[in-house]
Amino acid sequence: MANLKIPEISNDATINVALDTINKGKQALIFVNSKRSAEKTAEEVGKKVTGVNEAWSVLSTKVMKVLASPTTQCKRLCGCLLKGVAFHHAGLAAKQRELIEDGFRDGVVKVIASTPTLAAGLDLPAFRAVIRDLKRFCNRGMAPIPVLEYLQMSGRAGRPNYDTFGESICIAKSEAEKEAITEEYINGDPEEIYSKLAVEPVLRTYLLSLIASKFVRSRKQILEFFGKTFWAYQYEDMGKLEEIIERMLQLLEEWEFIKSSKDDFISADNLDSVTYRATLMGKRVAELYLDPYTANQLVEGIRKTHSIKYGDFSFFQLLCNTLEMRPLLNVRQKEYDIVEEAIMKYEGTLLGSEPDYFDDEHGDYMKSIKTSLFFMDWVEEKGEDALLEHYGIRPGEIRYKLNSADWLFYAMEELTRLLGFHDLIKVIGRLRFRVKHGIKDELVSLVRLKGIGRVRARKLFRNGIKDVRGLKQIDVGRLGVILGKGMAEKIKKELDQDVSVVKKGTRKGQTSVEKFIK
DNA sequence: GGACGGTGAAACTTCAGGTTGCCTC
DNA sequence: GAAGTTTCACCGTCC
Repeated sequence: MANLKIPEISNDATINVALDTINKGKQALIFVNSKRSAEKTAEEVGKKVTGVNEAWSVLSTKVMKVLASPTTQCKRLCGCLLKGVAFHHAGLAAKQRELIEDGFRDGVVKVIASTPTLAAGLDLPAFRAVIRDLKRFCNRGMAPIPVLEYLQMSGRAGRPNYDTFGESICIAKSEAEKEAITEEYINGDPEEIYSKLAVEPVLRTYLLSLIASKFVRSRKQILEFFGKTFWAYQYEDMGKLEEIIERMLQLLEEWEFIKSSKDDFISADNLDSVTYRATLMGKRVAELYLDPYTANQLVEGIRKTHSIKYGDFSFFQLLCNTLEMRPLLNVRQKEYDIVEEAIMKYEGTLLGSEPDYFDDEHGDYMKSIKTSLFFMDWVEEKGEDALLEHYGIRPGEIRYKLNSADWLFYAMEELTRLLGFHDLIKVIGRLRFRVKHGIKDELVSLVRLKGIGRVRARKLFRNGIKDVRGLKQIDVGRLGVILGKGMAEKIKKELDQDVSVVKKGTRKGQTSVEKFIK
């Protein structure tokens, strides 16, 4: 531990350290525990930075152009960048994150205030790593972060090629806190690493894939296999472990993902020789890397379509009920009415569970409804700025949600196929396509064409061109007025050729899609 | 005297991260 | 549990 003399420019120690680093001509990473704090801290540091720099405004302009219509978050970030400061968290669009990281590596960005996004994985060293928060919110209030995580963050200090040393600084508010931090973190031992198999979703996914790949067949082999894992080594109690595996096997069988030979003539004392094999459905679930629990929820939802009147919302709510879609969007106090209203509106049309008001799960249910409403607005072509405003969901988070939804929709399509619900495959496929592109149903046929995304499709639609036939009928000159000459010619050529074309890229910043036109 | 703006205390709200599949609608 | 935001009461100033 070193004694640092930091000039007290403001009454906030974190900001003082950041400013001191800039004045030394060096760079700092500041780690905080929430997105909001990251944004606020970056803004506060920026306010105290004097002077201008051409490179700062160039980067700021670049960042502003990433999204088609900049959100309030973009504007805030760009304001910070004009002072050579940035914030960084999972809510940023991927391209913006990349620009900031590159800007930091190039030395343009002097200070980044970040959530733990920057702590792991990314090689982004700084002269100083300032760890402001050593506590983070969890279900039971604020909890100290693991020592391992502290080490990750402080490990960012010191750039091998530029500095001979680095400084990792924790911020304490009192002498007592300073002592506690020293003991817990600076001199503390990192936690033991625990096997991920101990988590049930991982265990059941793994168990099914072992059976599906025929790596293990009998109960005995299964137990032997798990007996040799790191999980068993840590758990020590093999009896308890067997119990857990047995319960999992029962569930997998109940969900019809595996079939056992128990029905054949096997005596109770010879239970170990019971063999298991995956059903066709089980095999596909394993191939999809889907948690069997989720797969079963999807299967039940798909079956339910036979007995209820369903709509787009029903499918979104089914997805939002899965573990994969978590964390769901939080329902704020002022949003209770809106969510309750939606519950009333869609009552009886849902494919996922509909718990009672007094049920423990009602809170999660409300969240699933809010998240489904977000998806509804997305396919109603609401912009990212509007979504941030209405749902508090940032562009980066939208991407993760869409990515998960796309994957789950794909899984749902596959399960629907296996269940033989042929009419439903098209319905799900079409909705999946709309989610990918963020478009209303009416734009689907236009967006299938190469070079036409949601913006151009909407332009065409407004001009009365609603499908491929409309595009074929319109002359190239008029089409040029709407889309530009070059684009019009390209589209006309494409339509005449009537060949398979591969298209990549969708709604700005989205994952790539491929389409086939016949 | 009323409109307006600034200030600070109290009340209220919200809280990190990011892989998996595949070629079709 | 605590940071950050919003709300509201209070006060001073100006017209």
